Amino acid sequence: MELAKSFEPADIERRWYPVWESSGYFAAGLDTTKQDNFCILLPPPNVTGTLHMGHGFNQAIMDALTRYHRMRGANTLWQPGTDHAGIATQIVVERQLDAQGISRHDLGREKFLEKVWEWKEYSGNTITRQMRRLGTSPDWTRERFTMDAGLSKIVTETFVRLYKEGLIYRGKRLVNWDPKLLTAVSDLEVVSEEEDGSMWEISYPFTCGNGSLTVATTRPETLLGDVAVAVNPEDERYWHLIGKHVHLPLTGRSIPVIADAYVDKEFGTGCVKITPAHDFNDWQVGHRHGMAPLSIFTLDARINEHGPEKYRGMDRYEARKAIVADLEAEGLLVSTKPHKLMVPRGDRTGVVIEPMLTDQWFVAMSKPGADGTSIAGKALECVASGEIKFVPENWVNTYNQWLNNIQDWCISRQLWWGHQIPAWYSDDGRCWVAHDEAEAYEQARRDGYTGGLERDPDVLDTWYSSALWPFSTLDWTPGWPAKSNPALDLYLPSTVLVTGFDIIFFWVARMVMMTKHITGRIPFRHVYVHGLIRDAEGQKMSKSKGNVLDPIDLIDGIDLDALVAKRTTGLMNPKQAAQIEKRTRKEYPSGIPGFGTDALRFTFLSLASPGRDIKFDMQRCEGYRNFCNKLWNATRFVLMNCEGKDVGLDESLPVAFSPADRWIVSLLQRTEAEVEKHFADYRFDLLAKAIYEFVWDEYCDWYVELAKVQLQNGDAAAQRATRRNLLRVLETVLRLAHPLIPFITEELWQTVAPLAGKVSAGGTAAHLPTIMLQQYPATRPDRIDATAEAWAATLKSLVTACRSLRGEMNISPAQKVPLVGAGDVAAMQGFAPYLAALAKLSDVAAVATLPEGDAPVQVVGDFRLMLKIEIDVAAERERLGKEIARLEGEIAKAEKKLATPSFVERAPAPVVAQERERLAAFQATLAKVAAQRERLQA
RNA sequence: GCGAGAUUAGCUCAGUUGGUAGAGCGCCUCCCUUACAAGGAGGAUGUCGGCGGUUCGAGCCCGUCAUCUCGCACCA
Repeated sequence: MELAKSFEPADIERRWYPVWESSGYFAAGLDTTKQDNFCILLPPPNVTGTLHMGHGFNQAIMDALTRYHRMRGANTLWQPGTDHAGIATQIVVERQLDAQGISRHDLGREKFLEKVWEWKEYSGNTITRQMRRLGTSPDWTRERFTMDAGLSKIVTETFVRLYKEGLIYRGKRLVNWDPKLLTAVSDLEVVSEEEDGSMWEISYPFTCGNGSLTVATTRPETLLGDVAVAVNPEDERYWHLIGKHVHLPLTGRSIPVIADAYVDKEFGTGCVKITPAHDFNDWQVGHRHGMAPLSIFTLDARINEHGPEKYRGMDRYEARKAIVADLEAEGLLVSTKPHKLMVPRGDRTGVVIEPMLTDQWFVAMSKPGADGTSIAGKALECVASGEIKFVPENWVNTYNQWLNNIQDWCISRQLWWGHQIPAWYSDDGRCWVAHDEAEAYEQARRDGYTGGLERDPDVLDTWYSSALWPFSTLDWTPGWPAKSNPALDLYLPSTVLVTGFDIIFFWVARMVMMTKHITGRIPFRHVYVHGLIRDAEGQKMSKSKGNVLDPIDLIDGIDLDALVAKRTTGLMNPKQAAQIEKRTRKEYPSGIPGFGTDALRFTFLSLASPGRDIKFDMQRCEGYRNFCNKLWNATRFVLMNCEGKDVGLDESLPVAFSPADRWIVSLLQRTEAEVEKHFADYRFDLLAKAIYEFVWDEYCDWYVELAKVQLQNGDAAAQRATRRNLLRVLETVLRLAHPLIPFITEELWQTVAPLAGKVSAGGTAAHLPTIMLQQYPATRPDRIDATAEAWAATLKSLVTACRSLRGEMNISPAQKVPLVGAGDVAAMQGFAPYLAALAKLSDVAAVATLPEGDAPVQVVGDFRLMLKIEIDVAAERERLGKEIARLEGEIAKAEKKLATPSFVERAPAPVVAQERERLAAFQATLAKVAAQRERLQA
């Protein structure tokens, strides 16, 4: 088979993926006799999602790990699945309905959910389709969805269990409320950012008619819900006022002045208005003083019936304006000053979050369970004990800090899309939590209630089901471990979680808490935390910035107009389109070329240095596409020289391996060892670099060139050995690189492996041979050959020296020149043919001593090389002069070091000895170079 | 305020037991040599953020300052 002249990835990728998938190569290993089990959970992407650079990065890593361990013979499972993503998905569908002028309430819950399921079916597989383009190898037959029947059952089961244990409870609490979505959200779903606002100082007159207090606020509308004014108990200025009452402006109510240590004497006036229903701190203060909170907002953040009639129905910001105006009119507004404040917004809607007093379900995080340890405490312990290890380690701090300050987790959401809470209520407000309605009735009857039950309409936070992912996807059942299955036994805990730091709290910590509490096992052993992919300027990629790159576009390429269209459609703010278009046209004047999946994956892995965000540089991707091309063409060379020829498969024929052959094999062993270490340490950057350098800098740049000489000059045994070695090293490299660049390696391996005598023994499986299931290369220390390595090092120095001479003498690369090599004649004769070929020499004469003459000379160890060409004596003297100066510099440095008594006395002996050797070598070289210059001066 | 990370060639970044500063891209010169011009050969480029300390020796360890980034918590 003839390979194309250059690497064309598109066709290869299209061809191989379906073969792999349909042949069952991705299937989970379920051999219970094996000790070595490797499992990764795919962080389940949202069903509405499309693949972005973060996914690509994350998945390139997971796939490399999975393929590596699969090839190493471990039981391997990469567990895929998707997440229903409650809020996100509901928003998408609601927005679609919105466009048709329909609200979800028009449809009703049941019909609306039908629509969401329809949408899920339609778009749900988008991202898994795109994952296939990345060449990922999860066991698709085990794909799960968080709202599958099985997973939903586990959601209910765990909820009931935690409720019984008293670790899930319902209560009226102040929660973060999104007034647009009309649902509670968790602390993590609120992002606070500094914004410009104002600070208003307002005067509250004393009821006695004498004077007033001044309070400051950034939210004047909340004064309608004030129940007190607080001062610090140690603030002498206000001692006499504690217990007095003030008129609450605009309301006709009066409220007391109370003392509470929460108040900072130094800040503002030292007087704080207390609004327990609308501020988390004030809630605490009100609670301490036994004051009932007064809620003044409706759920959509308008003034409710507790506010004065005038303001009722006004939106919170309208009300603010009106109230400020009225205060001013009444002369109670002391001042208005610009003020920067942190504004909490919902991460999905961008709307300002309102603390709201509502009935919600919570998971008690720090309350001790039956075993005396809280859920959060267990999660801390798993990491503290070393059972779970973070890579890089410093993320432990982040994890601990969060768990140590954790609040109870509000898990109820006032949405329709999600797992409905398994709680049923009686008419009189009693509540039963059960696996199903029948069980709830049973319980209610037992408690003497005879009426009807109504199920809690709320659903669970989408992260609740995500937290169960490590065992729910493995079909855990309540009867476990008595009732089990091989996958669960083998793969809980999984080996490593690969994730970005942005979901350590959302997901990682919660998986640890829930999995440990419910199953008693940890969910995973390692957490590999990687950085975020940013654009070339280090900006976060976002639709609104118009700097988003689609991994698929880097694979397939995209023309400029299509790219512009992609970036400018569906913008939240269409005004940005022009700006984005301009920027895009400037940045990618000719669109994006397609680099292919392998190049993209190699790029991601090369950029995966620990603890760093990644500025994605497309030129880097281009460089790795070139690398793929290099590998492709090296294979082409090998095939051209081996196909149809004696490649040494017949073991009875003699083979004569050269030092060059032994050297590359030796180096291969070192590379294999390095790769193994880097996989173990999750150093994908160094791993990719090791493979890149072996393939390009050693195999291609040197070994292939040396092999050409052997194929040209060697006898039959040498040629046979060379071909065999070319093939076997290449075949090994393909396996070595396969986890990183699966497509090209599979394609090439198909042709190389049979020639290398490595076709998998037919009949072991019903399927075709595939590189995917070959054994991963393991280092063989007995093949490390120091002699061959030293030989190669000398040869390289000699070649480089000749090339330098040529370069400095401005000899055209096309021109062949004769060389005289002086030193060990036998050794030089051995090097000669290689030297001639690699340094473009017409002739290499090996002699004991250099002849006299005005020719440029290079000194390499004990060898001296002279190019026999006409030279400009002055220029050559100058060149030698520069070399002498460099050597003298090195000698001076080394001598100074060795003349320092403290160094000689206190540095370790080998270091001192090494320094002496360096000095001697420099001096020897200097002597020879200086002698050469002398000669020229004569 | 608490915490983490970053600062090395023009750009993006490696440099993990302290012992002669590296790669890719870009740049300069030459070459279409029968694997590869997506290539080959050669070349230029660094007070390793500043200052101080430990050490025979510091890009690496310690202290401090500066700048930048990101978490967490926030005062009405």
